[in-house]
Amino acid sequence: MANYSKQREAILNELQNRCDHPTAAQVYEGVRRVIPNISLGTVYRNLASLVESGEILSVSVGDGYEHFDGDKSFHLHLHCKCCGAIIDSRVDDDIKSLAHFDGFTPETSVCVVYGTCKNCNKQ
Amino acid sequence: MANYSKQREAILNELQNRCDHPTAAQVYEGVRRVIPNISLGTVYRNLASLVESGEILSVSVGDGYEHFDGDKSFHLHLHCKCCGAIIDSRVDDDIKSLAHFDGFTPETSVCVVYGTCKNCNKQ
DNA sequence: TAAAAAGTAGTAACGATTACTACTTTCAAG
DNA sequence: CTTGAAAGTAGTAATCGTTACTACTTTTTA
Repeated sequence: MANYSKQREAILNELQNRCDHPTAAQVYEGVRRVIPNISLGTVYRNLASLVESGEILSVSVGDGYEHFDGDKSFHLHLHCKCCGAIIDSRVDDDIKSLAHFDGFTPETSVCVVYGTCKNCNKQ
Repeated sequence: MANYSKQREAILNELQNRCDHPTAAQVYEGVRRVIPNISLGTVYRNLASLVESGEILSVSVGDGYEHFDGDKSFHLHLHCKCCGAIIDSRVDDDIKSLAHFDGFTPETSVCVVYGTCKNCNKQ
């Protein structure tokens, strides 16, 4: 099986067993409890590879860190400008009204859809 | 008037007069045609301040750069994994079907709503 | 008009991420 | 089982977008 290593397995496992949105450094800390001498570079490389293969998602909220999400289902991320929390929110129909979920007060929102554009699809 | 400077004015103007999603370096290049000796640090500082005050939006697509958007209305950003383009798309009702806009093939999507969470609202 | 407050230019420093190298693990064929 | 090429890793050095800092200039207030 291509891409296999116990490090990659542990990284994917770590990400799927937690329901927050850790940074690479936080994934590193978590995986170190299973593989104490794992390298931070290995974590970065495998996270990028897992994003590339679509097994996990990367989330940027503009706090200077890349965050990672093991939950690939479509949902919003409510980002608190005050404490920096990233809160999951399900989407049913009206995206804007649902952003009020659980006392959250929305101010602005940015939605990014990843895929391939018209021109690139032609090639 | 607090926060005023001709540099800040020119940066906001540059961002509102273009309909793409430039990085700080690209804004810097554009503003340099008006204020040739403006400093890159000034561009970064004012962009951060304009985001803070809600006059512009920052957009992260995970390409290693922060992008900025003068259009604050709610819309999607279609990010092509192939050429890196960031394409605007209006939202009418069903967010997922609209992502197919103009030949774009969606794969994954991340939506970030910026605001204040329940706990922070109490304080 | 004068002094405090706020902003800037230019440059140095920071730090999250990436690249690199010698070494180890995986895996398919004999 | 070997075995050897392909792929992955640990550890460290380097990269580069962004931020911090300092002396100077502009703006604002009295």
